Amino acid sequence: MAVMRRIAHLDMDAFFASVELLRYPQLKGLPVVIGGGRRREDDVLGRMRTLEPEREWTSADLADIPVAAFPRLRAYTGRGVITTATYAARVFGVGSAMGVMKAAKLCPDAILLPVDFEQYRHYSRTFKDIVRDIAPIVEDRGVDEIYIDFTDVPGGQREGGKSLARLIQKTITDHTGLTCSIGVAPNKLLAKMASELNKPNGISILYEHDLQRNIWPLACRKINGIGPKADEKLQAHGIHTIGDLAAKERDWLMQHFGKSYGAWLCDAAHGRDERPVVTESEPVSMSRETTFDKDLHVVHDRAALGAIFTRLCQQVAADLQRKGYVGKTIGIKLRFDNFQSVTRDQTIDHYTANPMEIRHVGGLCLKRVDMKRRLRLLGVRVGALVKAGTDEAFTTDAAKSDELPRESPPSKEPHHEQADLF
DNA sequence: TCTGGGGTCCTAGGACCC
DNA sequence: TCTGGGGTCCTAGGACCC
Repeated sequence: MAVMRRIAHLDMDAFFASVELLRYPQLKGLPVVIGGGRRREDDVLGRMRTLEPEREWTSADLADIPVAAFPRLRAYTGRGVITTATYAARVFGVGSAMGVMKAAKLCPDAILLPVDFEQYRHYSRTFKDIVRDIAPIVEDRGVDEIYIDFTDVPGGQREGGKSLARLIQKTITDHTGLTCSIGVAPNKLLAKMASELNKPNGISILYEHDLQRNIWPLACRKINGIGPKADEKLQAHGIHTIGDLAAKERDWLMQHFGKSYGAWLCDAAHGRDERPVVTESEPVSMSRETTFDKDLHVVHDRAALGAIFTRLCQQVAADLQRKGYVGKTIGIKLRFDNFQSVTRDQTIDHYTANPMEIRHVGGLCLKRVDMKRRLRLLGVRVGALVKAGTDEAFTTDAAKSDELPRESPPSKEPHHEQADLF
């Protein structure tokens, strides 16, 4: 029998929330959401020490904490969004990326837990290692998602990939107590959609000939790469399902959505996708950003802003150094109280991971912004990365050519005095 | 009820070079 | 004096994803 290209997409079910349930099994079956801001004071262990000081509460006692002691959505006041919700919480319409305050209206009694990335990264590494032991060609798609190339894995062709998917699913659950959903299809595009068809803890096998029956009835939004903007435009043209999209001429799509995106839309609707499963990639940029507890005024809150800016620069620099990268494009990002964002960046003539240098160049970028409104977010980014210690990392513009390094082009923008405060 | 943080990729215009 | 293309780099913004 001919070897078929079989690609799997694996998605951990309600990942962050499920990891929390391992620590707090008493919350199983209850609506729980992860998210909100920096609310460490809601730490349940701390609360128990106040409530029952006679007992020595340690991290070994997490499962003994009564449900009543957990913070509720109702009590939340700050900013922030929901990162993950348990299926019991999703019943109320609560979902990821939703503002916490909105979620509190929908389900005030849901339990709200702070995000603990340290813990999630640990389980992320664990489940990926398990998969790589079984099927080595794995592409990282974030903390809770991967693509796996089943094509040449022994047994990867059996039942279209179903038995291998079952093995991976069972091994992950046996080792971690977590469940996942897997879709197997001829390519990444269809595998991603397949993994959504049967959640949670499901497996979906898709063949090319299933396209019309299983994919075409789905909403265009289900295609990975069609977001809210593109969907709105499609809807305006009366295109609602993937089948509607497939019925459109390639030329028509290219005319209305651009040469590149239009052609891609056409291919996607017909289930065509040749992208390989990529096992390794280099980072392009690293950044740190923070949304303030309340909007800050550039003049009135300049001390606070300056301190936050310095800290962000130190964090990015530390990230770069820890991971062994240097970059030469340094930029800042601001978000105003009306949610409008601006970015400014500047490319310097050498690579760096130095916090003071990042702060200096970032400061120059900030001077180019007209601070007409209060700020809600400040971010720092370093791009054009190369590995530290390589030959390239030591090159400067002066070394690359015999010419003197060019002066940075004169800014077209006015110089804004307020930003000098940084 | 205002909307996190960390990324990638694309577009488009201008500078600059050949 | 006016008129070329092609290629690369830089910058700003935006769509999209997890």
